[in-house]
Amino acid sequence: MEWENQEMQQADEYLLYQTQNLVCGKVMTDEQVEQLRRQIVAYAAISEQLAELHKSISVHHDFTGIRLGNLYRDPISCVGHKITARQRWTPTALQLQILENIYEQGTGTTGKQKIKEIASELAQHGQISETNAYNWFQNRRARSKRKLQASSGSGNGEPEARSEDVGTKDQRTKPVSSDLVNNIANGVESFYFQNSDTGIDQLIGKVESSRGYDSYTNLVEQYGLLG
Amino acid sequence: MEWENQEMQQADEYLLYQTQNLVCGKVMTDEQVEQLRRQIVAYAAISEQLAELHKSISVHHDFTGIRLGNLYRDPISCVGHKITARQRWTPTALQLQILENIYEQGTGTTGKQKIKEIASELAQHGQISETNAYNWFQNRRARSKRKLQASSGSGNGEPEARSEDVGTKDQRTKPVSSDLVNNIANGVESFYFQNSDTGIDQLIGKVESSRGYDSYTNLVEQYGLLG
DNA sequence: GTAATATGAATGAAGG
DNA sequence: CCTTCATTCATATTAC
Repeated sequence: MEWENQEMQQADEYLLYQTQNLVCGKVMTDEQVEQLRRQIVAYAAISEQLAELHKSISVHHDFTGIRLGNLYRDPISCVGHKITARQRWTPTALQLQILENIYEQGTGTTGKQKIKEIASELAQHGQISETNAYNWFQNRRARSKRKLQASSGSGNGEPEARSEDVGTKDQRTKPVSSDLVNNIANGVESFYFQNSDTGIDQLIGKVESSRGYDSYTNLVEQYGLLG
Repeated sequence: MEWENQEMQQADEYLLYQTQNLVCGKVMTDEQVEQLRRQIVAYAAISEQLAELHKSISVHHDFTGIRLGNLYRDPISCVGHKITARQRWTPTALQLQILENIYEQGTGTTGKQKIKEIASELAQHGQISETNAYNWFQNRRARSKRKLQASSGSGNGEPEARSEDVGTKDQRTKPVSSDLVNNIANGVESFYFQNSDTGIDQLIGKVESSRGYDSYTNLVEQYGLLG
């Protein structure tokens, strides 16, 4: 009901879109916005959870004098200590990110040589074999395709929640302590640098043109997140 | 700085409105883009650093058997995975009966065509998609098989572990009851879920210079310095 | 409430 | 490439 004058606002939005697009605005597709949104929220969540975890653990340890930046350069993975309990390979977060990026660029990832390259690149971020990479792309393609098929197939095909469950449990906005995340975000602004030429596209990962590396892109690249 | 529920819901509606009605894309000012950039980079860096920090810490702790793999998994990259999780299909009683019947007859329930038929038949008795049917048979087969294995493996009525633990070798993780770490992964997920409807505007507008540093934020500052 | 279980779905891998 | 399996994840439900 807040948006009963929907159409007006829509028009406004459109005007805004046009204006800003022409002048100074960046236009993002809804998909891009969605992706960005998810990314931010996810990082926020991870940050918060890890922070909490660390906080609780650090009570029992003295980290005085430990340099956090370079002590543990090992890529994030469950490999390397006894956490390892799985036989099946699972991509680390970094690896996954890279894989997704490569996949999105859609280049011929099927080539054997290409796989080799990718695998060796990914090996820097954790345990991986060429077969793993190969399988990943294979599955990714197949499942992406299947999902597409399924969604286009029928109008009623979309699985929905049980009719009984709908609308009964709506209180999913549980109070999450966002203060910590806020502080984190604020405290780290020194991570940020000021090259405004870097487009938003780079953040989303659809970069085609690689420009000069500034600190920011270096950072992004270093963490293998989006570039 | 706390997000009020009301605000969040409001943001939800707004985002919904935008997503559904704004066809042409979302416009962001340069400033907003800028801020987004900061936030993503900051979160990315923090997430990574914290993850590594935690990993190193966990060496000194005995987390035996706790699988942390998913903790480090970027929810973003789990495309189509968790996002749809909250609308899980459940067969109606009638559907279930039919499914069981078909399964018992044991005939080629596997064919893709067969699945299609079954699904369309079941659709007369309630919501269902082909994928649902497919999964059902998949799970039914697997679990039936596993149960069979378990019962044949040991002649005694030994109390078994969780049904899913049966039949695997030892490197498995035992269900650890109450550990902080145990819930981290879930926590991340649910955070992500519960907040995935939060509007991006809120995220953008969230960065303000509130320096309410808690003890932990010192860490963050260290990161900042290292950057 | 907490722990155990049931179960839909995701996913790495194998077979064709 | 496709299908299928084995395992794992996440959550709803149930039992205590």
